[in-house]
Amino acid sequence: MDNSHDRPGVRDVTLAPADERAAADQADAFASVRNAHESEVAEDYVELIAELVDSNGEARPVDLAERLGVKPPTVTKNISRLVRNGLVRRERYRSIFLTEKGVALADACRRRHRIVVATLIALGVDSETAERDAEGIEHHVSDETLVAFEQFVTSRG
Amino acid sequence: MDNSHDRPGVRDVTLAPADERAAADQADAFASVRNAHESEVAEDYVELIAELVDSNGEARPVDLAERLGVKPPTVTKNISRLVRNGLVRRERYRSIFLTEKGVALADACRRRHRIVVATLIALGVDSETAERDAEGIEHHVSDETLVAFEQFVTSRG
DNA sequence: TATGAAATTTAGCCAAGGCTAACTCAAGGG
DNA sequence: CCCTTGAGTTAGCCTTGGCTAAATTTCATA
Repeated sequence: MDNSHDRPGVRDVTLAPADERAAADQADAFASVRNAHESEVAEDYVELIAELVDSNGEARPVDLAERLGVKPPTVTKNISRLVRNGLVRRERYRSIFLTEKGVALADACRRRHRIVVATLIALGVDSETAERDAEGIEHHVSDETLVAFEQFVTSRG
Repeated sequence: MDNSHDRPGVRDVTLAPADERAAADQADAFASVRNAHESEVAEDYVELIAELVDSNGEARPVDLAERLGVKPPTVTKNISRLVRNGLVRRERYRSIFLTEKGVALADACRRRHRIVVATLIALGVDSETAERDAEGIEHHVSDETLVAFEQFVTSRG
């Protein structure tokens, strides 16, 4: 009954160079995704801070927390990293503002966000779903893909 | 010189219900992304195990590690979680196989992956970039968006 | 102006998912 | 038949990004 020790499958598959290349490419792709994930939080925060400054004149941790769906201490902790990375300026117990570098990143993110949303809508996705999915998708859209999206949405005015 | 205690911006912004709703929706969207991230690893592993079983007859941790671009101990640790979640079957020091549930998830993932790649290509992205970006995008494509993608790629022969 | 409520931060916890070093096991060759 | 070698695992560490509870600070207002 117990044949679990018969090791099935082929062990002598000597991978051809082509397959090794493919494996390496795939590994790179996965590594990129993991890397992208590390900057996702930074992008989300910076994008949101820019929005809040535009609409409220300032970005308070409590508002960031509400918009992001996390608790204030989480915001404090993550903002500290943004400060370390030179994206954000802060004084204790005061609001948060973007540095020049932060503004540049926010602008790029918001542009990319708009293009992704527009593309999804152009493909027939309803705007609510488009907004929702874009939040996750945008961080994984390369520059090349963004160009393709942009051409697609503009070329059908 | 030190005017840092002047708190700039408007504090009396009483959020209208509409804005509160928008904030809650945005918080939900971010929460979804965080949630999606938790299942990304599971999806990547299951998808890859299915591929390896198809092509090699078995999925060895060392091959998974190579394809994923991580070290073998990482694979062991993550596979343990998949076992806990009933997606994978394993015996110590032997290859890894999918459970029925794992096969179902792998099939859904591979289908979604194909559709995302096809959509990107249809939008003018070169196939290499499409493959790369899809690896990150696929986890954030909702069912509604997937339907839209599918119609788009089929409706243009 | 004193005080209480709300905002912010600190401290300390947890799980996920990476890593290296070191150990265990399986299988083939001498 | 042992023993080397490579596959797999264990142990232990790190960072990220969540959380709660408990300070601390600010600000409005009584």
